[in-house]
Amino acid sequence: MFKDVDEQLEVILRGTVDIVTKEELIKKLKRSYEENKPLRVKLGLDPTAPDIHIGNAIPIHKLRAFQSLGHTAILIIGDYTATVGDPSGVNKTRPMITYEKVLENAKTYLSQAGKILDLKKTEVVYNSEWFKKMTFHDVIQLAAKMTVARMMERDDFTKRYSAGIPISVHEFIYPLMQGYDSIMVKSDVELGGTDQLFSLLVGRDLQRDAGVEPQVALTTPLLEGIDGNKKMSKSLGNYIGVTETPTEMFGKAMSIPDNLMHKYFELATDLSIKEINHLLNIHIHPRASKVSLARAIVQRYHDKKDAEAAAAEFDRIFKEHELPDKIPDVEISGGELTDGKIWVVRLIVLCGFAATNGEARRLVQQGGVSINNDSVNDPTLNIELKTDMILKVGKRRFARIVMKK
RNA sequence: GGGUGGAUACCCGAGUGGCCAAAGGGGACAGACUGUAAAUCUGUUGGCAUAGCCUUCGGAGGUUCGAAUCCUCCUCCACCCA
Repeated sequence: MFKDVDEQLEVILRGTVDIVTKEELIKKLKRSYEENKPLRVKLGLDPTAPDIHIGNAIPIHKLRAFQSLGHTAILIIGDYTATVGDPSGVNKTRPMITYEKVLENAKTYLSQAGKILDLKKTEVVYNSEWFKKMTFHDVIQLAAKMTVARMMERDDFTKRYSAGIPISVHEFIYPLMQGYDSIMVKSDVELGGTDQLFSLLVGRDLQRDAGVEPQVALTTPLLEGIDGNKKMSKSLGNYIGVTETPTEMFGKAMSIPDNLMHKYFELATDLSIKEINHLLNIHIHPRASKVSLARAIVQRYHDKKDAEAAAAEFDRIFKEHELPDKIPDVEISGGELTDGKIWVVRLIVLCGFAATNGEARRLVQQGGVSINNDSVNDPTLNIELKTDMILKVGKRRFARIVMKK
């Protein structure tokens, strides 16, 4: 039923960073193979935001790989941990979010994770299931298993502490909660980003303490955001969401810096190493490589046809400077007009392309505005407004005007 | 409980009576260029139908012709000692 251990290892180890420990992993795989018993592979997701992006999708894809190999995927929806806020990889306390908000996010999370995993074969559990029942006494017992010194070994905390950035006590509880999850679901392997390593190791300690065999900790790289600088995250706005439209995905993928192409290829597409090396060949023009990359990303979450269409549209807008397929309509009410005319600056604001008149005025002065392909440079201009006029601001913002009585 | 240092625009951060709508950096936006929403370079970045006026430097008062800057009280934060 299972492939042999070496074959499995090849799939499992692709794109991983830490394996604690490789020997244990091999041992577990061997046993699973011999006894024909799937490994229990755990991934915890905290629904702190409504969207999954291609960065936090990386471990989900890894979980999917285990699933495809015949192992049991366990997806923990961290509805309780989410309200605490994971301190990993952040330099300040995460704002606490309400339980209602978490449950709302959890719904969209699950459907988005379903784009990657086979949910029918996935054990989905909410960690409120056990945390809700714990008493304060239980919490103290759990907290007693960790020392402050060990907690402070973490780089995240050390940095914050020495920089004088506050660390709340509840943040110390977080890794313990995550570790406790591992006991509850009896995991053999736990996945996570490299920033999760500490928490994954705490899980091992707690399991050992509870008298069960510790899980293997397996981490995947963190993906930089499309700005090429910081970790991809919702709050920094540098992400590609897995539910975004093909056009958006494609455009965002095209905006990553060249030097990140390799990493994106490896972590955000389904292409084989061989194909990737071929596409990044030095004789291939970097733009062509990036187009292939953008296509492959779109294809992973949509389909091939969507990817082609997105690529074609991108060329049309940015190479041929033509209009996109779909231009959003903006209704302008007749009351905005004086003698059938409207002040350009006002129009830009009404279309939502600038927050204030001053900003709109600047856009005009900088030559970023055109109407029906004629550029507008005079910020005092009044224009005669007609339905179907196309307003273009910057390189990629378009609106079709629709008059409303 | 005692002490010290803080709070400045989207973020970081300089500014200690007038030259302050407030340096510098980041981000964002626009333009040029082209290989693209890469890179690089340039510009813009409180509001106002803009040579002027209005509102902003944690909050409320006060001193002064004039306050981000000085004083009082308040709120919040960090650090040190216990």
